[in-house]
Amino acid sequence: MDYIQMEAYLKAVGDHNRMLILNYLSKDSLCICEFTELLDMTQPAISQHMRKLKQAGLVGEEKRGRWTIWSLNIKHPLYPVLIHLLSLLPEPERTIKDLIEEGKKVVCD
Amino acid sequence: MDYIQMEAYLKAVGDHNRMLILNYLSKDSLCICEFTELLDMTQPAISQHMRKLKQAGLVGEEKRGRWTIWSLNIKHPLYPVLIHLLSLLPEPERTIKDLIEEGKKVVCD
DNA sequence: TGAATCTATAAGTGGTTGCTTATATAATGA
DNA sequence: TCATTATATAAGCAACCACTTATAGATTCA
Repeated sequence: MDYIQMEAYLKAVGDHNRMLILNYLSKDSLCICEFTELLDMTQPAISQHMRKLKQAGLVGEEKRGRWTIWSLNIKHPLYPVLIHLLSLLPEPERTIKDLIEEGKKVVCD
Repeated sequence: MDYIQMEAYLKAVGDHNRMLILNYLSKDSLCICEFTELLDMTQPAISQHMRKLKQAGLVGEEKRGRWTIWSLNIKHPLYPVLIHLLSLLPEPERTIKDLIEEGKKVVCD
């Protein structure tokens, strides 16, 4: 890994909203519409964050019906570092559990 | 550590020139004029990078005569993470050893 | 088929970043 | 004292960033 690649990685992780997204993804795979419920952000903003995370190889996507399910790339060479960094951060206010209790968790197929 | 603090940290580290600086500092404390020899960068650019690293708590300074000696803050909570990240990066082309051999290493007092 | 839903992308915008040149401050030493 | 050296800071600038609104593409289902 060279300096430019490391820079790209750290810039992808180094945004508080993307860290929140990664924190959620470390617990479950999620689609954009679920993030709109979790993250007080517009749908395009979330899509753009996902694109940036994907370009850095941190996440992957899988089309499932009309949803795009996003998940952490556990094969990324810095995946262990990411998990460690996320472990230092507090739990997000709004949890995936909240989502389930409100019946807003997407169940595709 | 909250999300904003982590973001500030990752933004401070997430620049290829600052990573180079940190890599050098992980081996030795250095002053600005030594970095101008090591880093194909102007003196103000280096000073500005040091300021940014200092604001994030990654480095500390010590005045010694007309020099300001900069060193890694080994007490930073993410110091072990930093060392690990740096260990993944290649050796800089120009080494501190080169500096010594060229008689450009500063010896203050 | 056509409305509703989910997502991606485009264009525009204000703020930030990393650099430059110019200059100020401070310490050293002839 | 005065030139030299080391450093910090200021102002200016092009590039980039994270967001917004608007819109288009794709899928589902009545």
